[in-house]
Amino acid sequence: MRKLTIDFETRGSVNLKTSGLFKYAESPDTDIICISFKDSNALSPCVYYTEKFAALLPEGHRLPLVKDIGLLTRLFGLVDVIEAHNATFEMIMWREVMAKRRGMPDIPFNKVRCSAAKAAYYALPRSLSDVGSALNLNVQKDAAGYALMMKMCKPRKPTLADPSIWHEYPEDLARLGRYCIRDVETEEEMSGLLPDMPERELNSWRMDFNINNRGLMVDVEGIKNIRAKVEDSETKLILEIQELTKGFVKSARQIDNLKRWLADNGIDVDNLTKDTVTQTLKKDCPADVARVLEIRQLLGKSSVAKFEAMQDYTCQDNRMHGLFMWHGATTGRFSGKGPQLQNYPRESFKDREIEDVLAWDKETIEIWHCPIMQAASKCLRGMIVAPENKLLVAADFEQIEARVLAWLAREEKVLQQFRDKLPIYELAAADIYGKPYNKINKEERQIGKVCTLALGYQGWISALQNMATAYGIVLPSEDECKKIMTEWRMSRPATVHLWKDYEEAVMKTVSTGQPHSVGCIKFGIQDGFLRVLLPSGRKISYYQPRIDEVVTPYGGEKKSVTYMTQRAINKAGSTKWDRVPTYGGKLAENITQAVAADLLIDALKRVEASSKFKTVLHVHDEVVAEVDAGFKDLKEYEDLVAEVPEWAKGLPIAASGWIGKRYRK
DNA sequence: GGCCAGAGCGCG
DNA sequence: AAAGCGCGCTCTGGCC
Repeated sequence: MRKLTIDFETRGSVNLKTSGLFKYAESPDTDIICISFKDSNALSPCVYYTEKFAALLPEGHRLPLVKDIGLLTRLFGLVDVIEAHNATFEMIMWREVMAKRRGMPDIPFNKVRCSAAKAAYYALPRSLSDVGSALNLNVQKDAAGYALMMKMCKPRKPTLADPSIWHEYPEDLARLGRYCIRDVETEEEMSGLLPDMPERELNSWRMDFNINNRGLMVDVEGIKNIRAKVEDSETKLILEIQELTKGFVKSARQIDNLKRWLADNGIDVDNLTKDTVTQTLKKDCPADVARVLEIRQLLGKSSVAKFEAMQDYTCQDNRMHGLFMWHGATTGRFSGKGPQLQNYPRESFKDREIEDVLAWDKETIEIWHCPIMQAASKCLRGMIVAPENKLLVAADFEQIEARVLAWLAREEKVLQQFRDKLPIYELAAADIYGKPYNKINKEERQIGKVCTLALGYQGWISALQNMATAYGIVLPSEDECKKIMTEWRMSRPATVHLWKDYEEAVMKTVSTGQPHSVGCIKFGIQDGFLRVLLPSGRKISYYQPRIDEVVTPYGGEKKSVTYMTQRAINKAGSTKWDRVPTYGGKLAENITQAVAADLLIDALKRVEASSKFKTVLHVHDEVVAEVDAGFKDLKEYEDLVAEVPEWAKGLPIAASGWIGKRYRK
């Protein structure tokens, strides 16, 4: 198999991070500086500079230069595979800069492979430098070259001495070419160490590319309209907080100052989370303190920033592109980019109410709906719209994780409840309180719901408490919680058993190197990974598994399987390549999430394959598509999404949705 | 001004 | 005996 590995160095004034690849690529001042490539039939890599930059190169530079872009385009035709790290970047940059502007032929999509997607598929870090060190590569990423690239890829501040906008000194251009070549070598070596991705996964990656490429229509005018109404209130609220605190607190997000001011006014709090603020406001606090906390609630919302993020991401076609990343999580779930469609506030207005907010002035909105900051938050989903002559159609899987877990565990009683379409939260409460489910009151149902959400993966009392807090539910005493949890576990013996079975099977697999099965799940060791064969045929991976003595959360010591992973070390996205332990409940969670991701991917593929619907958005258990205006058969779409795949026989799936002009929950 | 970490937001 | 987990983004403040 002949393979071409490619890597581009580019520059442009659009912020790639906040505006995304598609907006970066379509910007007129974005350009490709150079392209390095390595043909597997050739001994060494080459670099090609686009016209302008080739002319700037110093005399007598020592790069293996290629003067004719025709050579590269001929190679596109000759090779079997064209690989890049984050190949979407190379694909889109080539299309915008080389194909559209320079009339070059497109890169043949069916030959393209992404080595970053491959690394992610094997649960390794996605970034080239991180995966390089994780795999101990011979050729590693060039840190000084990276720093230079970061300087050259964006506009510099012009000075009197040097008024140029771009950093493009001849020596640095030559140095950038060497960096680019080094990257291609690293990529080739890294990719060579990992087996090819199976065809099914390759197709999932291609589908992700197509959905990202299609994008999602934004109500650009609507966002401007709402931002104008919000900005005024935002400024006033900030001024008010400054006045109330006599200038000590300058914004609602100055946590330390805010805590100190509250303490000076007789209110001590550990933190200023939404829940703490709500609880504190329920207590008896002075009027000015209460007002400051109210303002914190209103300004603490993340929605305003999201409007801006949407504007930043919207391209000339009024659509946001590149919002999803296939296999963003080690379980195979997608993750989100830019405005992060995966975490829009659930509370959302429907089409009619959005039209009110857009048409009315602030005062009228506050009379008929709610405070403007809150109203804006409820409009966030609705700023995603169908284009003219189209509608959005959506379907959500109902309680997908609870169903998958019951299916994996063969918890027949629960499976039957799902098949009979019975109220499962009432039934969980019935098990806990030992009475018929039609005698369950509202509070008891809430407990049933929290148990269903919190306890399936070996969660203990703290899991129950955290989940209850998240849903604003007041729990009984700790002793009572323990009783509830015990009753829940006793009513689900197969689930409790599943945790133990997974843990034992993984311990045996890792210690002997021999495969072990639990139900429809197989564990095995392959290429230095612990691999979990899912019923769909997909595998998830854990790198360098071994058995270690680890300290449990309650201080005990225990032999556990540990593995290497990119571990989150804070909430800002910093990660560390680190060894972490796993246990039965966590394995049950990972596998459940992975199976649910497979169900979503299969549903996405069916929707993509249909002639009527085109997927534009998906969120773990939800598929939203564009359809011609006039479409009325919601059930047809729900059935398409809820179809049970061949590999998931007996798994009770249900999906329900809506049709509308604007996105909503 | 860029980088990093902590606190906080939100979702499934 | 006892373990929820999986993501990404913003703002602030300290450091270089």
